[in-house]
Amino acid sequence: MTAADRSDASPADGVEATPRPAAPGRGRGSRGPYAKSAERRAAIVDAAFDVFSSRGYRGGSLQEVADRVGVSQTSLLHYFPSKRDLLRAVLERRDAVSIRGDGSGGAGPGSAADGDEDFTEAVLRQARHNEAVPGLIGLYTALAGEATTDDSPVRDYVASRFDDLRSEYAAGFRALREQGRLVDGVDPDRAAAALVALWDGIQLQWLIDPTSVDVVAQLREHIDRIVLPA
Amino acid sequence: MTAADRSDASPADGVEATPRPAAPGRGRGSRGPYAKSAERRAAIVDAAFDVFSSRGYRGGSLQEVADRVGVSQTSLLHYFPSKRDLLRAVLERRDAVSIRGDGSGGAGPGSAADGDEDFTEAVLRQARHNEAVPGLIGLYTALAGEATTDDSPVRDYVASRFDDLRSEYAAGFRALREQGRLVDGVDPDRAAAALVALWDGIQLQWLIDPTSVDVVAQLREHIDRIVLPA
DNA sequence: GTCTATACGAAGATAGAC
DNA sequence: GTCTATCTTCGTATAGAC
Repeated sequence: MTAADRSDASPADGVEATPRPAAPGRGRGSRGPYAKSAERRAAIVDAAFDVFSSRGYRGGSLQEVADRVGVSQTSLLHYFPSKRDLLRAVLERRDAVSIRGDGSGGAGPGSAADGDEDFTEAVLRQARHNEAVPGLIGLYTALAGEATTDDSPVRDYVASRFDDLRSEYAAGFRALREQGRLVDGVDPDRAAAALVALWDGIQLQWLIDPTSVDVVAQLREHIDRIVLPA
Repeated sequence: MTAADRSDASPADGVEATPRPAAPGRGRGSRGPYAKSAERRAAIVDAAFDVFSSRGYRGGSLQEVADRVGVSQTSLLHYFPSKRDLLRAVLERRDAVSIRGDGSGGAGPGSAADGDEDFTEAVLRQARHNEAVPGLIGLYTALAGEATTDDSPVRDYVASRFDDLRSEYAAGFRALREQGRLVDGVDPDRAAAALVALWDGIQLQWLIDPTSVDVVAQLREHIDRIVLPA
């Protein structure tokens, strides 16, 4: 019975678990058990996001997630067979929106260069937006810290996220260089790594003590030193 | 039974567990029983440093520390009544040498400005030295990551360490400004926070993947953009 | 000072009743 | 699908013998 449940429970532990149009018995409401199941899955992922954000992956417990949702810990494991699966779902859910932030909108700075928004402005807009979602920043920061420890289950994720970010920003800087807007001697790849580093570092200080630093101002100052005005 | 399994762990890790009565007042340095106790304390702190560096504070266990020293976990608690006490000892031991690194030598960059070493060179020398002691960087990075989580026992420590670092570097930048060597428009306090952030961030990327970034080159490039040559 | 033995709790995960 | 009960492992910490 469990096996039968599993087979149709979650297609892939992806984001939307609502590929089921099926509405058993009931009419047009499409409020079947499947929809309810999807809702619960989403609620669990949301709660897990909060818990991992504030406690880290290691420090966050399934029990706390379960308590927030209002189910038992074992019920939670019915939807996500293991803690790692749950983290994966949280990460996929967030990354589906944007790489760096939760992205209030569309393209990141990398693709912005050939769009209609300035690279600098795209970065600053994202940074400004991030201040409104400290939970997300907390999640990434906590995971990054844990990733440095031996045998960390999040190491690979953090490593590839760094790769992605560096690539994205490097592309942005390269585009700027083609427009002749990159200060002489600035290497796009190194500039990208530096931007990621400064951003992470200043957000770390900000998380510890929000009054100690100004994330947006720091980023603007840094970028203004290597990017020429349009 | 489980405890018995633990006890057969080889004390091969540097320190002999053989409880021999030390010759009191004998030997080259008056090594008495007190000295032995002090030695063991030191060995424990060293082992704890390794464990916390590679596993983080939360992830590191007293058992693992005890195994490395070659004593039982309870014996370890005889020297340090709690895990926090042990961490405190590790931190004090390291901070006694230097704030940022393990300081191969004397003054940090802050006091270097009025010394005979260039601020920039002092920073780069420290960064260069840090590459040789990844454990230390790992410790600070892991603790910083944990500090962002709720109720973290290391939060206060990390917060004050950030304060200290920012103050130290701000002093260095102010001294440079008095020498007319600070680029116009650069605020010493903000520059200090940025330096700490970039440094931490780039070291984080380096810890995750040492081939991905060049810590020293990044720092040099950054500082060269805000500090004029002597 | 060092050990064995153990208390005490929390963690993730499993089995099986309903 | 959800629960209770349980397993197993691991964590810090304590008691008391030697």
